[in-house]
Amino acid sequence: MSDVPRISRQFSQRSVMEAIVQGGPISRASISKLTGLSKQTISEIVRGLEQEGWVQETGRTSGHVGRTAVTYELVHDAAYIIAVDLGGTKVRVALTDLACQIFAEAATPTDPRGGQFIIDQIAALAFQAAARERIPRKKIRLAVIGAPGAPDPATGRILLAPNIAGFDAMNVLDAFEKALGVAVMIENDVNLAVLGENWLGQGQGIDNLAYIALGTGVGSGLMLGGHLVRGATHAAGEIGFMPIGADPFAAESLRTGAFERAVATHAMTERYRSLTGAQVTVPAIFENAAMGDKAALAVLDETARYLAQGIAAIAAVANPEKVILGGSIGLRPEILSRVKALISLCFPYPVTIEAGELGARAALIGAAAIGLGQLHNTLFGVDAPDGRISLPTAQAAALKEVVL
Amino acid sequence: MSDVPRISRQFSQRSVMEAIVQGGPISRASISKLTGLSKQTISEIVRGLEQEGWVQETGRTSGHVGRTAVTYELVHDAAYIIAVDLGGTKVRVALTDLACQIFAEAATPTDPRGGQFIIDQIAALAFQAAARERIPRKKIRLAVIGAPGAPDPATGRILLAPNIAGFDAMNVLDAFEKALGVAVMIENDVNLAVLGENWLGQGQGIDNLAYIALGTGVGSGLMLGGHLVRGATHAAGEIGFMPIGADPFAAESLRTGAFERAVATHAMTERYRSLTGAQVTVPAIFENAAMGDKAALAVLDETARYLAQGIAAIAAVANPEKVILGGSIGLRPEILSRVKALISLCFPYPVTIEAGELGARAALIGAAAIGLGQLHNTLFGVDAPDGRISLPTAQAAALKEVVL
DNA sequence: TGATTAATTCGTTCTGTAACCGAACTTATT
DNA sequence: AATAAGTTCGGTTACAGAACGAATTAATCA
Repeated sequence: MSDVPRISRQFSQRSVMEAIVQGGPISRASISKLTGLSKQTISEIVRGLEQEGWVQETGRTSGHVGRTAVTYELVHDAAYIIAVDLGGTKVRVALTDLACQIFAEAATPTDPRGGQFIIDQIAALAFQAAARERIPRKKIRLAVIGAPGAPDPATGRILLAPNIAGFDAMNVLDAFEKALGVAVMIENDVNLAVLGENWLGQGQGIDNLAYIALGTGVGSGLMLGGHLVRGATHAAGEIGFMPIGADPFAAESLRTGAFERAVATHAMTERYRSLTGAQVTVPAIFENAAMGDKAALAVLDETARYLAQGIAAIAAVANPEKVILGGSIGLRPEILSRVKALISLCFPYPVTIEAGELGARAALIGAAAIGLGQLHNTLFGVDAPDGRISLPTAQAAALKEVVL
Repeated sequence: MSDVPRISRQFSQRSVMEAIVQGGPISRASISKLTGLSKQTISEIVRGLEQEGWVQETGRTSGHVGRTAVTYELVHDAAYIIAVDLGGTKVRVALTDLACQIFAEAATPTDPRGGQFIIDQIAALAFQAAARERIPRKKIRLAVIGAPGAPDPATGRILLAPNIAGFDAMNVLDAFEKALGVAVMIENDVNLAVLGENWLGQGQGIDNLAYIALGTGVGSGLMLGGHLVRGATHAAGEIGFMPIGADPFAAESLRTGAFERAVATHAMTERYRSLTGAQVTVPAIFENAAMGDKAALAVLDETARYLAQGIAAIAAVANPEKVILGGSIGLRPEILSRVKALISLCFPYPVTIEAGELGARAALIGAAAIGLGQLHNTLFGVDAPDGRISLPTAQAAALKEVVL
């Protein structure tokens, strides 16, 4: 309400930047046509952006009638962000430049000592990567951390994250900002996965999207109407507690949710044990199933049956256009095919179900996406919390190759 | 992207209007303090608004040091909107002025012939009411229709609305616009109910809110992060199809959802019949329960048990701060108390559950809310689809009395 | 007690500036 | 000759900010 000085330029500057980011090398005349702003204004804004070092001349057009045009492009290395996917067993760290190119991805086991050790580990990884790529620290503007649990931006704590030792008691946000020396955003890892798939994966152009990560536990990230859904206490997507599959009124369901006890790793191994007496890992169950083991096949069928019900519940509540499966179990084609067949038997409206395209890196890419969006917002645009930039997909293709 | 001419004034004008709407009679100096805009600018904007007939002088301040100030107020009758709640059995029509005062509420049985007859009926009701209140047609700017089903803004059709005859085949939006002669918005009735409770009822100031309407059928409206959730095909909240309570893989569940078959009217009467052999109505079951009838009490217990599970599912997916119960069954205190007791047994995080405060009029009030927001947006502000105005609550209190 | 002065707030006028637009014009190219 | 790119110039709009007059109450003083 208060303090609204001269916002107009910010708006225009932002759309000019968006045109340049997406249009690759582009002339000022083209920007003018794209944005609807006058040529004169575009020249002014581009001059400003060039002086501040965000864009640069890259060449001239040729081969058409009329005067040649000078083309402008992003200065790719004008700023960098750190993207982190912090899991219970693995940490992934990547650096992204302004043009959405990912450098220097690194993945190592999470420091088992937890707490501050993890934070130092991540900072070390990030700075090593920066040094290797000769990226000066000053150019790193932001870090986005994906982690399990419900990060509370008010207190900087992460709630409901039993997987990571020592995080429940500390102000994780502050600790990261101190260790990294830049602004830090913390977000639930599955939420980032939806963003990642929405940007570069299965969910491109889809505004109503659900991502279900199924592995040791279950979690879901929801994008509705183009916005990430976080819920009142940032616990949206904790679908492990859906009353599906096991008795929700059993005392145990208050600790480990009914749905989680029906579909996650432990459920599958237990189910196999009760059928055969043998205690084997989940990958082994998939292997056995591939060799025709009836018990293993039954386990897959039953797991898929509950998963389909879970998807039906999500679809009934939120009506996503597509549901993307991820996580070590959710990514298996054996599960996907079964769930696809079952969903139409228990839910009347069409829901597309696909496996994630980005695999285990979905959250990391999502972190990059949200970070780039945030960076563009703070640097060039209105500081609206939900102002979305459309990141370029062209360079993104290159990115995929770089990273894989 | 294109066509962004002179948007600044719109922004300022909008916040000035917001200050006047909420601040009641207010001086230009106060508006300046509230908005942060200079006194000079406020004078200019207010002068413009006055010339266009949206605000007017109402008096002067007195009793304090310093010069007296001229106060300005909304011209209440500068514009009106029609709010309609179209149900399977009843139609409610109301007229609202710019100051959010509701006039001339009328409720009559829905024309059983369906289709165009209903539309004509609503138009007649609206125009009668306008005539009675001497409201000139020209001042009616917008109509908001709440109806069961999933209105598709692209085609103007309403899908999934079996309750209302003849609506599946026609372009309802066009028909309404023709009959009423104003712009029309169609929205799901339960979605409007959340908005209503969010504006004036149980959900005031709560950005993450779920509304469950339980009666002949079940439906849910979801507000997450301050935005209404509609889903990909505007079918979000069709929670009747959650795989809870009955076998979701039964063929019947594809027609009438498992959850609906577990909690709605028919489920309760069937349950009572299977226990006693007697076929009675739902109100009778509540009466019998009040008199100690064990079968009736068992029916209530079981219904509440399933309802609690449904709420747990919604809470697990969307994490609302509060869940509001509505509909003929959901509003009963016998159900509320049972569900409140049961929810903490099957869901680990706190969820507040309350009965709706606006009763059967929630959707109508929601229609007024969304219409007023839209009107303020188109008249005074940026035409952003999600630009929310904060409607005044002060006058709203008066409204409640007017309507009841 | 009344008159005078001080303090305070309201609202306007005037000047200045940033951010645009549009037309006219120059320059470069096919 | 036609066309497209880019600049220059003039003009408008939406603001800010300072200065100032107007209106009112509070305090002071004769």
